[in-house]
Amino acid sequence: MAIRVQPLRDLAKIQHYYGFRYLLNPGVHEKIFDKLDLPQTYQDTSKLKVLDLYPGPGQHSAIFHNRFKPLQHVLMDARPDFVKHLRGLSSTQNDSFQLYGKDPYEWQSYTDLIDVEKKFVPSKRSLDSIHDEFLVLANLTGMVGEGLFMQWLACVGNRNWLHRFGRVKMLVWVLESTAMKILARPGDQLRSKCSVVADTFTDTKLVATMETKNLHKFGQGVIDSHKPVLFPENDVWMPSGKPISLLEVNPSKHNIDLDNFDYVTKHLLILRSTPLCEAFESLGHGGRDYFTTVIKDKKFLRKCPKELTSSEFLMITEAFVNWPFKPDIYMDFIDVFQDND
Amino acid sequence: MLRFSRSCSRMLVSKRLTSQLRCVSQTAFLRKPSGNIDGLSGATGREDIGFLKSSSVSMSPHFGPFDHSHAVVSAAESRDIMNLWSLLEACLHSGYMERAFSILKSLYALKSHQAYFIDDYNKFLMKYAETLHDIKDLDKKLFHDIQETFPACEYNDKTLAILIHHALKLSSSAEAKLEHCKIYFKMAVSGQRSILSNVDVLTVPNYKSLVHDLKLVSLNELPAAVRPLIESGNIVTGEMLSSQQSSEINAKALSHGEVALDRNIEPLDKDAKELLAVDTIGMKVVRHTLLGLSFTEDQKKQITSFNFDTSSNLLNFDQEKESIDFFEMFRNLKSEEERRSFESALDEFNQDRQHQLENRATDAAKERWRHDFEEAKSRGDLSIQKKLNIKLWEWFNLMLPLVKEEVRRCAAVANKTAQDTSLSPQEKKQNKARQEYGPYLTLVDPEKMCVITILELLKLNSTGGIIEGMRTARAVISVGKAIEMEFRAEMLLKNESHVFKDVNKKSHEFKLMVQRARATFRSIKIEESKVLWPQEARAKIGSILISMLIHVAKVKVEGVDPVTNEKIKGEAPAFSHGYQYHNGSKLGVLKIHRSLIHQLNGERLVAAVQPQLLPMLVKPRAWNSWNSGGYYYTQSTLIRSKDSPEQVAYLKAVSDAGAIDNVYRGLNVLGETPWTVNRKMFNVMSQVWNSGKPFLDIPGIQEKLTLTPQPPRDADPSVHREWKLKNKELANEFSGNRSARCDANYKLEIARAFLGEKFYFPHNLDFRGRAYPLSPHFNHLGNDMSRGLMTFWHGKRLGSTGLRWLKVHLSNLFGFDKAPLEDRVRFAEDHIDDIRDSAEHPLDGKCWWKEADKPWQALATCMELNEALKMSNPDDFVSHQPVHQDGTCNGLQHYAALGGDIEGATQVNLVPSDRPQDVYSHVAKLVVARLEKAAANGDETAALLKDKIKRKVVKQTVMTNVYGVTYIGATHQIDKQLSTLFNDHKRSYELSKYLTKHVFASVRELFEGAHLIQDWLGECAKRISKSIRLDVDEKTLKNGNKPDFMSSVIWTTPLGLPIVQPYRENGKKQVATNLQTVFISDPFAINPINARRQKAGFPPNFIHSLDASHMLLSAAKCGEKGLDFAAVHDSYWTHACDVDTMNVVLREQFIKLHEVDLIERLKDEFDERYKNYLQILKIDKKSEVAMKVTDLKKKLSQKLGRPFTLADEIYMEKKRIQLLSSEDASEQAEGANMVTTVSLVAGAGDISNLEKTSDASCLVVLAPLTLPQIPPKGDFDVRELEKSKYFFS
DNA sequence: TTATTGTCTACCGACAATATCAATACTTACGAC
DNA sequence: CTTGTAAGTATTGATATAAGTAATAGACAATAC
Repeated sequence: MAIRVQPLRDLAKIQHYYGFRYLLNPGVHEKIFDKLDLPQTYQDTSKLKVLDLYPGPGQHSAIFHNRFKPLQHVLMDARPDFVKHLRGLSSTQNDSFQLYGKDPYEWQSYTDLIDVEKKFVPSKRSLDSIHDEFLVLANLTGMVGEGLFMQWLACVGNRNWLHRFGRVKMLVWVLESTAMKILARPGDQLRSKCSVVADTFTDTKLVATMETKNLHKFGQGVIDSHKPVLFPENDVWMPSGKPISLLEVNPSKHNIDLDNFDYVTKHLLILRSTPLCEAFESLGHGGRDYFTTVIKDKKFLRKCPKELTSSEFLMITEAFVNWPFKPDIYMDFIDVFQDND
Repeated sequence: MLRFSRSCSRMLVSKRLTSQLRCVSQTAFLRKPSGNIDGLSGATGREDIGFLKSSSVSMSPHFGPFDHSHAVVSAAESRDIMNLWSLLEACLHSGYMERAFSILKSLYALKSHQAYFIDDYNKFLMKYAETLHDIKDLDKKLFHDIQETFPACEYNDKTLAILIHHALKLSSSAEAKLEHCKIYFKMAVSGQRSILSNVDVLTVPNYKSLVHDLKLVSLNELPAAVRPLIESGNIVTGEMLSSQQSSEINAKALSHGEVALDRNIEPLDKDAKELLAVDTIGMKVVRHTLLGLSFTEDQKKQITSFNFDTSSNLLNFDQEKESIDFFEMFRNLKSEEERRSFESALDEFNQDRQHQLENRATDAAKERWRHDFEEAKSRGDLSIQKKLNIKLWEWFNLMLPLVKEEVRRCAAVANKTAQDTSLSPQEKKQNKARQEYGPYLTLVDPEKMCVITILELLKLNSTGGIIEGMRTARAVISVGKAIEMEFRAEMLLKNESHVFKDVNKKSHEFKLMVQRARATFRSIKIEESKVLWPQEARAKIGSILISMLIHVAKVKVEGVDPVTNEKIKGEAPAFSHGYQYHNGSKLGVLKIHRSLIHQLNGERLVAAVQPQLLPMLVKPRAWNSWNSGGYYYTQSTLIRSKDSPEQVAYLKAVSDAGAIDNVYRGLNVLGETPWTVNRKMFNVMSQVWNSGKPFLDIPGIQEKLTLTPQPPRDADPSVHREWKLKNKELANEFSGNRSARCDANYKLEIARAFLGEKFYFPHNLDFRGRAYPLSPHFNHLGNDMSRGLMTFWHGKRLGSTGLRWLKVHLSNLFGFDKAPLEDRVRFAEDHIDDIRDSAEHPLDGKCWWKEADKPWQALATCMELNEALKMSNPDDFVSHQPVHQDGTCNGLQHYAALGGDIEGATQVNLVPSDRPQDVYSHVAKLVVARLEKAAANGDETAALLKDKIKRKVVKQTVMTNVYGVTYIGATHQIDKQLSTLFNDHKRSYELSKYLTKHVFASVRELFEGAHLIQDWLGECAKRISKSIRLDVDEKTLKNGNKPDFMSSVIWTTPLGLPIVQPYRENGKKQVATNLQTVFISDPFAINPINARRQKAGFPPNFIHSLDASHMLLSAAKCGEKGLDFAAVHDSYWTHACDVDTMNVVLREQFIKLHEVDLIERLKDEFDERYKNYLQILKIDKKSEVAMKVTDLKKKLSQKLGRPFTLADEIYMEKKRIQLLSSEDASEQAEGANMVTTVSLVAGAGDISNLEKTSDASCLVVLAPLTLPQIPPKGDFDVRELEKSKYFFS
């Protein structure tokens, strides 16, 4: 039984959007799904389990549900106005479309759902291919969305959280600015640790993005090669706010120690425009000497961190791990000022 | 204070004459400056402890921190001046005369600076003259400069002094000297005496020559301090004494011989008990300075005259075994007479040691390293400590050539000897940078700079929240500052030796006179140095030096090859520059290599306690101006200004007007209280310390930080998070412990260095007038341990009241301080056995003292009491123990006095009572009452809480209530207490929220009047900080309708200290240095104010300014009465026998303070100070005034052809006020006729009834600033206090 | 010009974000008249 | 000699950085509309 797809003007009646923005044009959603070609990954969508995080007004969810008729589709949202709205949407409908009213921000919500209450139990899949029975949808266009997304990426790297079940595809709405950061290529202005991490642990594509005059700020050839669906600002609610984009995140197969990689990229990218041979010194006592001995390629040493590819960072990380005098990467924090009574 | 510019005709006259007489001296006929208008005349007659005079100064029309009549002008210009000054100073000292001259030109171009320009020129001239060989060249130069280059500049008497000095130096014949000097004296601006008063220019031989050889001046024209040096041929023989003073001294010296001791004083062995795990580089340095001074023959004679066996321990560097316990000696002297003469001898001896202490510490450190290094070379026994010193010595030697080379290059750039053409672009850039920092880098001896850099970095280990390192920003600035400090001390010394260079100081008596003269000289010199290096320059040279150290400093390291699992040895830089993130912001970090940390023995190095800032061996220099007082070679300012030029400007103004003498008086009393280390306490503490175990508040030694094992990678993110939090907690605890241990270490080390010494704490004020000792780490403001470690140098016989007070004191220290005095006395008497046991077996007895609230001080008091009680008549015991009298919630006491709350005043003991009141318990009682009432009405929460309310729960909140704690903040505090009772976090927080409401209500109920005052103060602060001043630069108004608010809350304390709240927006900017850019505030930027902080800070700051005044008044009075006095804000200390006297003084002074209606006076002051300021109001659009204003705006808008903005309104009003205050009658009339939006509103009278809040129907108008009505005062009369014995107890 | 969104939350002593790049302001060089 | 333009350089301003938000509630400032 199909879920009711409400038009924008109805959904606009929801009081609070909590600073999130949602694409609310069914046509565009359909276009996006056309482009995504999900059946290629999920040959049998009747076995598909979908976890839908921050579904908000639920238009996206409804369209998805109607189109793919998954085995189970859990909407996780705890924001009162949306919960009220979604409850109306899910209760009258078939029982594969369920609302789970806990806060998707809390890790605990997931353990409750999956391990404690066992209301949604995905299967475990090997790392050889993208998980074919589990899909995550999410909207992270809110205030802390970017931070949460970065943590999710770290989870991809650590293979914990939802990613303990395998290489789980995620379709995530984020702010355009976040998308730009994530998709920045080596040498780009915006090249930063998160894009390196995204490169390393995932294959991420820009599926759709709002039409703005900033499109050119996406990294080299992102628009050309990803050919995102473009939609106008009118299709988005709330009417004001920052532009948004949809990312398709495909975790890749890897076996990398995140902590060391994290340390190396973090520190090198502080000096993003400093030639490596100098930037290495900031990795620890005697870093320059060590790395310039280990890495012979003079030309490489003249490159600067923002120009490096993911695999080059991996190479440096490996060297770092083998450094006898490497610093303690777990001491790399600031001891916040403690107030005494 | 303006000097009239020269007239044209005089110019011609002088030119004509010049041509005739050029042969003698060109400068002779430079125009004579016309007299200058002297400072503001004093205030009116009636008795004034400072307020009247001071406030009239700081509000006089001639004064304004943004005003052109004072040195501080517009922000930009004053910054320019300061930068140029410091650069000028630097260039002069580095000998870059050409550059210096061009800086002079820039200074000359600054209009606001003109009146002061001659001072700068004089500095230049003085240096320039040194390069010359003929006095005529100097003449020529001066003539040319003043006639041509700086025509608006006029010479002064100092200029003449410089000429005279050089005339005497350069002229070959006596005739030539005479001729020149004669002319120069004739040119005097304010007389011969004025010329001669420049003791920093003229040397002693100069004076001598002027008096004796040339007979140009008579003896009594000389400055008093110099006179004795010149008299009767002292210079020649140094032995003949003629003055009254010297014969007195002579008598004293003789009397020394007669002093006999009935008991041998054992020389003590300061190093016998090496403190365990204490790294002593730094303090060894200090000790060497203290001990390692060899006595002069005279001193030796003197000391031996006391029958002490000192001939064998002329202490020096290698022989650091023994020293003298001056305190023990002093204590055992029998007669008053003996003690007096002993003290005077000691004081004199200490003059020299103080000098050494402030000046020689860096050298001493270096020598220590070298010494250990050489010792190791010859012997090879290497303690860890010595190994470190050897390492440091190596670094020093590696670093030195680099520094030297850099200095050379800087010099080359400055002298333009480095050719630009052949350089790479990079080198060019470097040279450009050198041009900026070069002048500063070349001032201090490279060796010293190396030592300072090394010491600073080691000292900063583990600061700023970095576990094995420090923040780069802090490091570079610290090094820069240390260099600057060194430079200042050196400069002072150099100047001093220049002036006194040919003085023969053979005899002891003569030396005394020289000392006296020197002191005068130094005061002048320090007052004169108003220059500080710009923060930027500090950071730059700091970074240069640090990067050089990073480059050379290496340590041996061991590691395991992760591939082969083999142990590998290697070498790595000891310091490494990197970054860390904190909340997404980068932070520059200098990390110290772990292997070096281990060598530091897990403790922060006690290396470089700013040797300049230790307790003083002699009485601090008395405060007599805003920047003169305290240490002898180190400049400190009267108030610790928070980078606020405004504060300084106000302070300067009242200081120059001599309006804050009462502040100085009080402060000087604090500084003149001599202290010594309590040896017995020191012994107990060092024993505890050496065990390395935790004891009371000293944490145990913790070798290194061990983090918990990492959870598996695929564990839930929440597990990872827990792990990270746990680690942070561990790290926090670790560094907390380490810094606590380190702090204790500092204290013990300093105490050890000062064992047996007599020392003083020079004091300073924070911006509200509260006093703090200048020396960090070890002072009486410190924790229980610090306080337990020190005691008064002077002893006083207890007498019966003294004994009683000592007992009360002990009881207080145990926290038993809420009972009547008799009960407290009984408390002590009931524990006589415990006291004896604690005193005699502090560590191996019952340890009763450890149960005290303040255990260390309790122990000290036990010991004191025990000694007293051992005597047949305890009243005869001579006690050194300070006894404290604390105000019961001092802030509330002042509030109660201001608000006239009878109930409140009773609760804080302003009203006589037979037992002391305890506010906290009382509030707790009130809260319980409320809860019970609520519970009776069926409130479950109340029922749950009602029997959980103890004094402790509400104490912090009641206390912080005075500081304006918010509802949420108080909830946190209460939650901290409640969460120990309830396990459930959420629940306890809910309860806390609930409880907080009741606590707030109770406090408000109890101190109704006080709260009204608090609110009133807050409201005033808010209005002031959101007012618009008309006298600022127009450019701040340029952004249309949102002018920046620029006025901070300023008031004058009863003592006359002007207080400027420094809260402004953060004006920090990035500054590039060698290592990284650092984020520092520009001290001259005048930023928009932070209204929130102004408002929140004013009530507590005002109260603090009152309690500070009370303290200083009491100090001065106690000083007058001959008491030894110390204070910790609201805790006043004196000898046990003097407590009663002190208490009377405290009450007297409190009454004196509050007899005036301070709030009313404050309002008057505000009304005067902020008159003509404007405020933004919202009034009813439909009111008559509003309509008029709208009309006017419309009209003006049409006229302008654009919207009439707020800025326009302000500008217009400014015009009007200018016209009104004009001296020209027609202009005045024009102003009176002018109609502005403000005049319309002002004309409408009271418009408070028209004010609307956020209604749509309101109009924003500018109105004259008005302050709310003062709340009604309660009926409490402060004079009742006179008989309240528990006021302070 | 009004709604909403974001910030901050107790005083003082006290102690601190930085790299990079685009855009603007400012200077210099050089050429032409 | 003046002044124009271009090019180059110094200064200023904006932006990203990391990556749990523990928890409250009300005032006030800033920003967007």
